[in-house]
Amino acid sequence: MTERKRKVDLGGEGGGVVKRVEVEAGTTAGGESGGVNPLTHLAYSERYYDILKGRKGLPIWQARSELIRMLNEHQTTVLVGETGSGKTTQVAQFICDAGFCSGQMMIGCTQPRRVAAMSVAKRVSEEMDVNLGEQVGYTIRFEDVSGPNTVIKFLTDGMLLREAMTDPQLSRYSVIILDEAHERTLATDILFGLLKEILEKRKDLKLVVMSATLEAEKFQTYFIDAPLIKVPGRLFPVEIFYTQEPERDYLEAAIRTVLQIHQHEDPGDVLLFLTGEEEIEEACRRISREAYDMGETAGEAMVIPLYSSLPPAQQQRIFAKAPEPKGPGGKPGRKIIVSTNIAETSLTIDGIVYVVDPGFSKQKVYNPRVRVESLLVTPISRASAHQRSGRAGRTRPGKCFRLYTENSFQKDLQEQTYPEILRSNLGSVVLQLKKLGVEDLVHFDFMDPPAPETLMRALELLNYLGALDDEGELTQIGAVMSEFPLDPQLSKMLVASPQFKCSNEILTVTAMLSVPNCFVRPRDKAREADAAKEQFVHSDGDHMTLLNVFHAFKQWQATGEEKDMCYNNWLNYRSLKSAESVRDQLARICNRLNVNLVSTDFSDRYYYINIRKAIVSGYFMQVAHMEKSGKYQTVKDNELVMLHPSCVLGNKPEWVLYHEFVLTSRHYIRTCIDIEGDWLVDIAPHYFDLSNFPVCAARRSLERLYMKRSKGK
DNA sequence: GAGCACTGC
Repeated sequence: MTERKRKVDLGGEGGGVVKRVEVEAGTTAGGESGGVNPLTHLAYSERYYDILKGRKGLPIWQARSELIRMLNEHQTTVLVGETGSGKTTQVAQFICDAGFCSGQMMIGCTQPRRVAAMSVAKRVSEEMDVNLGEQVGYTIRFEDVSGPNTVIKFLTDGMLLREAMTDPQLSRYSVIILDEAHERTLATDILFGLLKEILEKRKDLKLVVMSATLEAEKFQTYFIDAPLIKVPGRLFPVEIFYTQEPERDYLEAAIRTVLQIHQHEDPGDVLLFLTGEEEIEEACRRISREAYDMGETAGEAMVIPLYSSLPPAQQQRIFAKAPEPKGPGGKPGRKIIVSTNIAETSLTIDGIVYVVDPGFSKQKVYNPRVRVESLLVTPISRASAHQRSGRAGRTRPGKCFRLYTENSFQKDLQEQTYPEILRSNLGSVVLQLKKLGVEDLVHFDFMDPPAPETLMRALELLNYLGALDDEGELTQIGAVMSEFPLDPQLSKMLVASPQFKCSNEILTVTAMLSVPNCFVRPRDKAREADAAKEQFVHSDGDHMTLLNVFHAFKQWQATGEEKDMCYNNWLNYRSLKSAESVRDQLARICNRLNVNLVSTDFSDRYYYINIRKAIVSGYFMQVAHMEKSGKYQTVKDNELVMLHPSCVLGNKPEWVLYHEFVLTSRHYIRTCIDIEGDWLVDIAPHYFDLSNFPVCAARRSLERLYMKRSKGK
């Protein structure tokens, strides 16, 4: 192997010295046997005692009494526990046992992901010997499995934020636990600032911030000297190897390293981290082929791609057993999983012994100047590298091959990944904060304050949409918009749609725009997929095409053949199912807020015109104009763009409205409709006011339009 | 004439 050996004990790397906490006698939950469950008033089952034995062996168990003492003495406590410490399942139970959920008060524990909220709730209900959905429950979008007797509730961080909009003091909670705080999701970051304000007003509220990394010290400072409890994780040691020289081509190096492991290392599964689908499929093809060419000199390689857009059944393959030896006395086979970051945070795979880490991932970046979010292949952080290597030590000692130099690891990599709030368009965040009663955004206590320009862009957008007035105060329509789990442009178009007599249709379009692309188009079956899409194409543009697809889906549903029909027509069934749930949820919110659901008669010649105008009411800031050269230029920003090849508009209209600006090999506008200049002037006169408009062909076209109008008068 | 890291409401 080309790698220089360097042994680093993972437990020591970045983890610091672990503080051992003494066990206090007599604090075990429920006693040894024959106890009565205070939550159900029933005798504990045998299973309860079985599980309890295991719980007592978790590292976090040792910190039990210390945690409760800290909670009694301080409003906020920070707890660091690495993988395997047991914090996610145990901490809420400890706090409940200590009597923090008396009366109608609950403990809320947030998770960044739905699956985690569901599975942890299920586990904890078993550990506490209660029924899921009664004393222990969970709440995620589309699903509330909790009730009047619930004392511990697991919920996504986004869900708690939504709850805060109707209950600004979070008055039903006695304790809030923010788990996985090191991930710094947008929602967690907003909750930090919000909770800091709530804690001032509610001295009875307790907060526990749980993190897997030592960034915890930053949390301590932020929450003004909150005490810190450290709990060791339970990982086997992982040997770390670095390359001696930087690798010029990380994909090549990664494939080579995996093949060398396969040929020379002891049995054990391999996990390779790459950045995206295309790269992963390419690597899988090459690894399979070359491993096969090794013949008898190596065992069988079972190469499995893993990324989020794979259907769940294919994702399940990662849990398959490694192949048996090819023959008697042959080398055992191994699983080689080639994955995106999904295996770093969301999915854990047991049995991984070797991790190959080229050191890159795709990250979202936001450019406030052009108001565009895009994905860039970026070097990962040291925290991320640490997390990746840890994936090798879950079931036995492992090895991690980092395809960069140790010097680069120390000097080039950032300590932490930039939190999402610094990399995002903040339109909906600002709208939510306003609804949550945060008056002064500039002085809101962000743990990491976003760039002023990013906040300005968000305020400007919301002002143009009419959600904020010129003083930055939430308007009536802004308050309604904030109730929808949507981007401000989408919620504006939805809220405005009854005026255009098409809210039923806009509801569908909004749902379709909120879910992953429903068109399936494998590269080797592109022609067939394109032909299938043709049946749904509407000449007014992509939004109407999406409307047609959804209508077809509903018709297929009536005869129960929707799954097959999706497959036959190259449509993503999961996408359409989820558009359906989103639509139902949005319809419920519309009903609650008296947004009337109406339609124009289908035979009316204004049926589609009304829909397109409603879209303009939310997206008038995303319009491009055709120049003399035949190219499109975005309005006001004057960026030269091309219609994305997937766009159904063939006639090259003078004005197009786009849903997305994508920065890839070229500047594309994607998901477009044909619109008229007149509508822009009618629907958004404040934005198309020429006193504040750069010189360009679009301006000249608007000038002619205004001229014609004044003559007409 | 082409993508689509990952989540979440």
